[in-house]
Amino acid sequence: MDKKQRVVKEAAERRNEILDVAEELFVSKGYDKASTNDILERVGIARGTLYYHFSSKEDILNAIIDRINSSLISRASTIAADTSIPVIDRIVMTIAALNVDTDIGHEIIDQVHKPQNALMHQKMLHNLIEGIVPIIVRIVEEGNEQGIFHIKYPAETVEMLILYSGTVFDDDYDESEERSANRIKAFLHNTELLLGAKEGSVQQAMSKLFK
Amino acid sequence: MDKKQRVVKEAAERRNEILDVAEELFVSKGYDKASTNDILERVGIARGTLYYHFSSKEDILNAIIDRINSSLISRASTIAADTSIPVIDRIVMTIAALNVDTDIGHEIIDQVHKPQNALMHQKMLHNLIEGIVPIIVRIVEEGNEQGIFHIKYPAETVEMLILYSGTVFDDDYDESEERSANRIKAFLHNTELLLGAKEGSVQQAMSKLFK
DNA sequence: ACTCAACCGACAGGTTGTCGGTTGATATGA
DNA sequence: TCATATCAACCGACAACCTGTCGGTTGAGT
Repeated sequence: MDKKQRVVKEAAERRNEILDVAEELFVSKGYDKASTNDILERVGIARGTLYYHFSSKEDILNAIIDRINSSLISRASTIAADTSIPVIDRIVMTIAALNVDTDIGHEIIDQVHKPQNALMHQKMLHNLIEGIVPIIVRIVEEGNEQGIFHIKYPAETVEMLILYSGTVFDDDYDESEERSANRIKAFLHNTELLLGAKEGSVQQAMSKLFK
Repeated sequence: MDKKQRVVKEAAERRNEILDVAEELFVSKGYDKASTNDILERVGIARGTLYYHFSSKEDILNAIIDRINSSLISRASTIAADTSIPVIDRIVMTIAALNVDTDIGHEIIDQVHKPQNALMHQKMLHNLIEGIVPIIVRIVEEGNEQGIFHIKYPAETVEMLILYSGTVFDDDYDESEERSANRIKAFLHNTELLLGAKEGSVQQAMSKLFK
């Protein structure tokens, strides 16, 4: 009765089905613990079909990451391109677009930061940084020209800020509310220092957005 | 002929033998690819023996990381405690003790930064940061009192610096000589900004040490 | 001659990736 | 309009690993 009945679909559609399920599983159980068997059972396909569409389990992981990142980056680009927004606000908004809960983003990012998902985490971060740094650098340079910022090494500094923001907001290890709030205050303060921005200017943009 | 002949050793000695071999293998092949079979063959023991001394493969990984980190941290502590060294020099030296090639350190750290070793990498970094940040913070606060630094959030800032230094010196992904040199210059410059130190003071200490 | 820490290896139950074979949607031609 | 050929998509058995368990063995010290 529960015999397999063959259902044929277009490759692109099947691929996405697989990615949807795999994403769900990788996130909830962790990349290592989620087996390819779990995936193909949930999708309702046979082993051979999975490996017809993907060459390996890691290949699936990479495809998922690409999917998430290109979505995040396109969102960020849109904001970054809107020159009607003041520079500082635009930077805050662009970065916020990466971290604040999006359609899928939030849950994933929470889970991804578990130690069990180290590989996934690292790949995402690396991949994301590569895409996002140039976008922010362009805004920062705009700020330099406007005399709002005074920054000597834009690319490296932005890299540092993004990297830190991406790693530090992993609340995988529990910490007190107070400590966490302190971290954010410190981060904003240090951002101002590094960008050579007026004291309080970043904080202001931040509180303006999340009031 | 190649029958197993039983050799009995003290537990501590066996444990270290296993850790030595496992470290070698994890580093050269990556944690995932190195199998427990590889380890026990190389050590010359049976499966049961391995699991007599360690409860799981990950348990072995954790033991290795503890071993490396406590060695690194004790080295760093020694330097940090020597108040005869000027504050800035002492900070540079302390951090250098973590990154510069040590007995084992260098090779390992090179390899650990490969994507295949994401879990190991993350565990080391996390563990290391936890140990090293308080040590450096104490020196930084000393600098604050001496009026050399002017820093508002010592703990958070040091965390940021260490985290960045630990990540940025992963030369896993290839980059030009020039880009890499630039990164270091930028890092030193930003360190001065964050610490509120006199411009050039950190660069000076750095070049004094590695001339 | 007893005890028990250290050791052994077979085994259960999992994993990923491969491969020869099958099926059905679509194109072709009579 | 109906037969048939083609090939992308699919299937599931299987090989070759993997980790962790467990009942039994051994030998060094008392």
